Amino acid sequence: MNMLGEKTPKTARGRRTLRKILDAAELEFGARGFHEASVASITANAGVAQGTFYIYFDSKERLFGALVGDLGLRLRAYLHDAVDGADSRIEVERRGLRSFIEFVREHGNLYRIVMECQFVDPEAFRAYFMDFADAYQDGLDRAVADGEVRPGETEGRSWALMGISLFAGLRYGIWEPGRDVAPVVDSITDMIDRGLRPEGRQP
Amino acid sequence: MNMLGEKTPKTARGRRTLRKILDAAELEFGARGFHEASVASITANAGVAQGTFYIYFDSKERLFGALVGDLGLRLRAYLHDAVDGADSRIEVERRGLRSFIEFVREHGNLYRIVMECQFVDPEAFRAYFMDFADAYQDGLDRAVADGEVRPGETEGRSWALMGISLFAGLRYGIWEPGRDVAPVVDSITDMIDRGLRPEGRQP
DNA sequence: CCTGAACATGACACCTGACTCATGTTTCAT
DNA sequence: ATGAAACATGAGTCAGGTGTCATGTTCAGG
Repeated sequence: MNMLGEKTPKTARGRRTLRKILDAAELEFGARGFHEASVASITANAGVAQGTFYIYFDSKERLFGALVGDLGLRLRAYLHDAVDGADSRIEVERRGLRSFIEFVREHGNLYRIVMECQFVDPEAFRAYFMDFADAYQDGLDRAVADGEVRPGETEGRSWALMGISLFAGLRYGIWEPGRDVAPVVDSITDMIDRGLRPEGRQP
Repeated sequence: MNMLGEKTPKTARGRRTLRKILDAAELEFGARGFHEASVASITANAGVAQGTFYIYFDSKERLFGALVGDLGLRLRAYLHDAVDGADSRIEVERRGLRSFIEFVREHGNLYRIVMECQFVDPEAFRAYFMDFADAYQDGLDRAVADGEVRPGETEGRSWALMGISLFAGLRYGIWEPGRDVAPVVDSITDMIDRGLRPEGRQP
């Protein structure tokens, strides 16, 4: 068992099989939610036998936790790319918010899986966000050091900013995926900009 | 069936029984989550027979949806009281945020039930937040009209502000309920204040 | 090529828990 | 008082699902 909660395969065949299970699980969990999804259906879609599942995971719950870890890495990579090259902190916020909504639109099932994890494997969920928040806070602290953000408590700010993205993702990514988000992103980014920028500084 | 999804009782006895079921369900769902909770356990704790449950609800899912409706009303009442008498919009935001964290600390199971509803009865969840957001936006629009908030798009702002409270509730209400939230509330409120206040206005 | 370890199979044992129903009791308007 | 509607019972039905296991097959190093 590795840190993702699955048994690490030792052969190429094993790695292929594990991947097939993870991919099928992502679809199944995303579409039907944790308790509607069944191991039988996941293995059927993956094209393997039921028993094979238990070579790689101890239980359905463990698979779910492993998926959350996997998806977390993918989301972070996506956001990292999206934000790369931004020339100011506020540009980081703007791109981060927009990209997150885009990510949710393209991968709604990943969003749902991560959120549902709160009720399936609360510890994995907590670890995921605590980790994410640390990274966020580091970024904010650096921006403070660079004089781009007004000094002050940054932990609470980080959680507030994550909450904004998460909820905007729900509203405009899941519930109204067709809507043009540019005005909303501008409006929210403007609010964040004014909320964070140093005293007496104009855009 | 009324709008809450339960059959409205026609006698005093019926109303008492329904209340007992709702109360027991709140405890059970809050403590164990939707799929760990069982109708058998809820009815046992309520002191009624299993079959009685189905006089009032079509299914376990429907009960869950009904609870969310019920709890929504209680949260709104709580926040309304907490915010009553605030003499400025920013004071409304400050008290709202602080009270929400307090509410989550005192009624963690209600918070969990509402959030889990997203995966049990998505339509009830959506209705709940769309409704809440409308009220929030009305409040913001009024503040704009009163010159307390900078004019601009208010729908996205509302969702951003709700997201902040929700996430702060998770972080400081559920995960670290012992923490003194005053500094965090001040920090976040300050950010919101600067984010919303009219051009060139000082606190 | 050979052999042990890794991987795969799928029928099935076993259990949980939602929901039903035939029967009985309470309420309350008339 | 009385009867019809409302409410209550709880043992039993049944579907659906997780996890097991005895038996095969494939892989990789020697």
